[in-house]
Amino acid sequence: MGAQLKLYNTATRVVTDFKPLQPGKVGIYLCGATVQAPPHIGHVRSGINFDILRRWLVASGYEVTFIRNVTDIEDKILHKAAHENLPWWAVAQKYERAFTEAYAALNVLPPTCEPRATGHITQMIELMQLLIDNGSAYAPGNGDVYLEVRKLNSYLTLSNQKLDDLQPAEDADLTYKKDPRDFALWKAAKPGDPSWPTPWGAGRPGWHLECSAMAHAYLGESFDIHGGGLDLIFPHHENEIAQSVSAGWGFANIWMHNAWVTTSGEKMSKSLGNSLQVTEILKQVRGIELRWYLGSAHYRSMLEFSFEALEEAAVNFRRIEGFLKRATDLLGSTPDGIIPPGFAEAMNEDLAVPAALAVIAEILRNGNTALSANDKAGVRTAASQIRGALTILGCDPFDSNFTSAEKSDEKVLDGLVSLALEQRAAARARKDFAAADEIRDQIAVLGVVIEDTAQGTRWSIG
RNA sequence: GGUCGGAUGGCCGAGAGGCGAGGCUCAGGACUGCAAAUCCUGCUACACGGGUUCAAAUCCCGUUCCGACCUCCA
Repeated sequence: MGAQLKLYNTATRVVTDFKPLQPGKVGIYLCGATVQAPPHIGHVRSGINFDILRRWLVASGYEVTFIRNVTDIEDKILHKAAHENLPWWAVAQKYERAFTEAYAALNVLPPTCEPRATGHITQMIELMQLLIDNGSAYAPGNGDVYLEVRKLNSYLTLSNQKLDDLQPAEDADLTYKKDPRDFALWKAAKPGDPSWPTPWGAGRPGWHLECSAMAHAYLGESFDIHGGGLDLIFPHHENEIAQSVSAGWGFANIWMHNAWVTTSGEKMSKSLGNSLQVTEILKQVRGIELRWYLGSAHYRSMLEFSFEALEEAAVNFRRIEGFLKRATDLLGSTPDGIIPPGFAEAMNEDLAVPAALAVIAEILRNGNTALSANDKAGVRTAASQIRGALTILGCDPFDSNFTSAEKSDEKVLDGLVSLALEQRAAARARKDFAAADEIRDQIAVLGVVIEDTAQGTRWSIG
């Protein structure tokens, strides 16, 4: 690829050259879902942003190990279980499945491994033992285990805060904690709660421990990239760093955080209701169109959601898709994907997708011009470049993830529409335009749109 | 109170000292039996007030407004 990939590192607040720890290999840990509700478009934006990063790294020749965890034990899941009158594990599984389906609908590649917190209690206990043995953590005897933040050599380096500036938690209970800011690695079991036995008593994991334990299990003591949403910087990622560094691990080299999907300028909250759930949006646009929309803003920019912008993005995407389909008709085969140089340049600049989209727009214009001129070589080049670019963005219309469902009925439909088009062609040939337009109008009512082109009449549903 | 972002044309959305990003909408034109699609042309914007500079949307100082995080969060 030639050019050097640069990435923004939250830890240093600057864009720097990406240098993998091992040549040719990249390890990524992405904080995935806490499975306590169906995914909304903000959740999947994170998945899409990091999926684009992953695809770009792979296209750039790296061997990528991509870990995205599932947090399947946590306070909210227990609350939800009580509320829905289901076992906690049924709640976790139900929403994990909802996330999996949403990711699939949006063509987010499955991770190399998708570890669950509850499957890594052993690793968590080992980590706690290590931290207690080296004096970083303490078990006050009630079943809890805490990390002692005052003993850390450095803390809050990602969020750049001072320990003394933190507002102490209102419910800080100093019965067991040495300092109100000490955070729980492990929570003692309450009656009726799920629990796992440990040397310090039965209980369940604190929020942060699982990511340190699982990142270590799959990526080792040091790895390249750790990602997640902006809101995870503090406390989640700070505490992951605290745990992992206290264990003597190097942990993540680069920290990347995606910005919000906002509504009315504000972060989407989980109390917002169902309207922005992925399944709801997918009733209005196709998965590939929603992905195009969510992926089109720079990952560090807020994306202000509106149905108008979503629709605009969908129309914009259909224009590109239309070109690829017309190009395929002309060429007689689907074009192979190649990466356009300008696109690569943009992606190497901290995944500058908007700049990359400008490159696609220019190629599209050239491609359409070539199409009008019946310039097959020009069409092939443009179509290949656009397909290559779309593949990186996860929006290749020829991707079987998007096309497989539609294939079966197509032959029958094509035959029927062709019959109507033959009638219309005959009417046009004898200059009976009233009859020809009548046919066009009638099938338009059924949702079939006709375009007369130099290569003949095309039809599409839309 | 502490920390961190943001404000760009009718709309969406990049850029981060000097060559009009791009898309959508709109207006005009080409092509077309008409339509659609496509292409061409047009629409010179950076919250406010100072400053630095030959040159500021971009850097500095101040102001206003919006938002995020401070132990539930993508």
